[in-house]
Amino acid sequence: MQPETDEEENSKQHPLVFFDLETTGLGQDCEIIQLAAVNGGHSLNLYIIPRCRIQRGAARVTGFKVRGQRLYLHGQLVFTNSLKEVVVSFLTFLQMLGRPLLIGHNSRSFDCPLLARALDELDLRAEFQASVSGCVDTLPLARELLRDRRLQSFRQENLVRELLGINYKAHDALEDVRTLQTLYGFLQPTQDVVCRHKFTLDTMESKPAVPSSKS
DNA sequence: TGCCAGGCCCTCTTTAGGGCCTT
Repeated sequence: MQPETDEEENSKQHPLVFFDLETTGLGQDCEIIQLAAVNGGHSLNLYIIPRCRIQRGAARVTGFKVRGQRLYLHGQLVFTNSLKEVVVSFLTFLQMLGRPLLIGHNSRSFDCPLLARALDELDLRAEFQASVSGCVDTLPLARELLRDRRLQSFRQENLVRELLGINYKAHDALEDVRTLQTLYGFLQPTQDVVCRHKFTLDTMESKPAVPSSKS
């Protein structure tokens, strides 16, 4: 069987998986606390106890706290898995859908490098690459599609409010991916636009986690 | 108490600087 050309690959309508991470902060040493993904009515929502301290700003916006090796979300104890269990579950979710396109907001700069680091730590990057057809970042996509609307902000929360008229619980990964799916449906990018914004983790540098002296 | 990062994009630009966006 001949491998597909880029043109053949790009013309395909792949299933869409929307994903989001909540983390301990914004720096390169931050760790994943929550991973959520959605495809239509199917969803995945898993939590991890981070090894490093949750930065104050991250705790404030996400509502996560670690107390006595337990993770709390807005004061409620949540069930957690190991990083490996979460990443393997995510891979299984992607594989079940048959090489979907992975979509996230500002994912090129934030979520995907973090995901790449987790995959490298578990030696699963190659398996991930074979499980998706590519990644798309809805931040530059929205900027291109909504160029004429003169929006003040392209933050996901703002786009959802301005375009869908919905105020939602931002900074909960599952809520974020559900609203991103709806937002993407509203934007209705053409296949051409999607291809222009498509990228892979191939060239994405995986920055090693720096042991935190703060924890 | 306040700050802590980094990639992308735009412009008052391109050899830079600053704002946006993610937690």
